[in-house]
Amino acid sequence: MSERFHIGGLAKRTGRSVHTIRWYETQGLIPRVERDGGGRRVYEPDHVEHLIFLDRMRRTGMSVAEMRRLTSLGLAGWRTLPERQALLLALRARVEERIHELQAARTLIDEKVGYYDQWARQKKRPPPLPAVPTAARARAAP
Amino acid sequence: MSERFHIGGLAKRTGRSVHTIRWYETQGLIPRVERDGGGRRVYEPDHVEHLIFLDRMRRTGMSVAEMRRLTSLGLAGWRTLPERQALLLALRARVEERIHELQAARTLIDEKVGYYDQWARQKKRPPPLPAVPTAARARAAP
DNA sequence: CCTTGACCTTGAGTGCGCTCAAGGATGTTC
DNA sequence: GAACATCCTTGAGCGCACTCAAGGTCAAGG
Repeated sequence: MSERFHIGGLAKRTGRSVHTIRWYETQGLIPRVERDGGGRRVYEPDHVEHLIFLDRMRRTGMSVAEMRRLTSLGLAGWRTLPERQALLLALRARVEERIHELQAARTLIDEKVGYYDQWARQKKRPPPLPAVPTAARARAAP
Repeated sequence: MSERFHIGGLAKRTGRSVHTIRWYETQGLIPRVERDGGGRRVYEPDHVEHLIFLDRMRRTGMSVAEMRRLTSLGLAGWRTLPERQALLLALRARVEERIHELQAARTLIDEKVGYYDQWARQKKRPPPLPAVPTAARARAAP
């Protein structure tokens, strides 16, 4: 059970389109793709892992350029482990920041919805909200 | 102190470029922009509020189309308050989902970094990580 | 006056990440 | 042996959200 498959199989296994997979390859995001007798691309389970991982990173804010870097570092073996870690940790910092930003936005949305509630009940526009969410103000000037 | 200003002033106050502000206007994101004798746009503090709010929503995943909808609903008065709330609550749900996704990604990054650590210490590649972060697996199959 | 700087309009260009079209080859199934 | 799915390459096109270039108008300061 060597478990090798063509591009359609990879597409099915990873949820990406065959177009996207070929495009990823031109972008240097998929290493070591072999061909069969007829010139078709042949993949194995490692490729599935790699693509799923890249996809999760991409949806998390990693650019194609960074995915390319990560992929090529992967090809270069264990000596590049520190750089791969650094790349991931930089992404982690961005993720952390983004989570905070989204949490602040959620607070702002809640305040705006509450403001609209008040407006609807009073049938008159209440005094404007401050532009910055309550929590941020509390943190900034306690 | 009527506090009115031209487009440069609005740009300074909101951190957007004058290009972007004019483009936003063509997209229907800035209502009721008056002109002075010379044809210049004249803004007031309400516009600053509006733009800052839109900007926070945009960075949170709201599209230009949704911002346009919100803006035009705002022009139509209190009768549209329920629809404005619905729009914001839909965005809130997306934000919530995105936060969870980012938190899962953070876990995955941590696992990958830990995996690289192990690899570096052993100088030999450990058995592969599962593609799904630990926390998600724990939730899915307890 | 005349220069300087902020403003105007129209329309084109950019960067990212795909997505698809055209035209053709291969391989499996009946 | 013919139909059909799947694959191939090259190159163009798209959607989003800007961003800028060209060529001008207008108003305040020196």
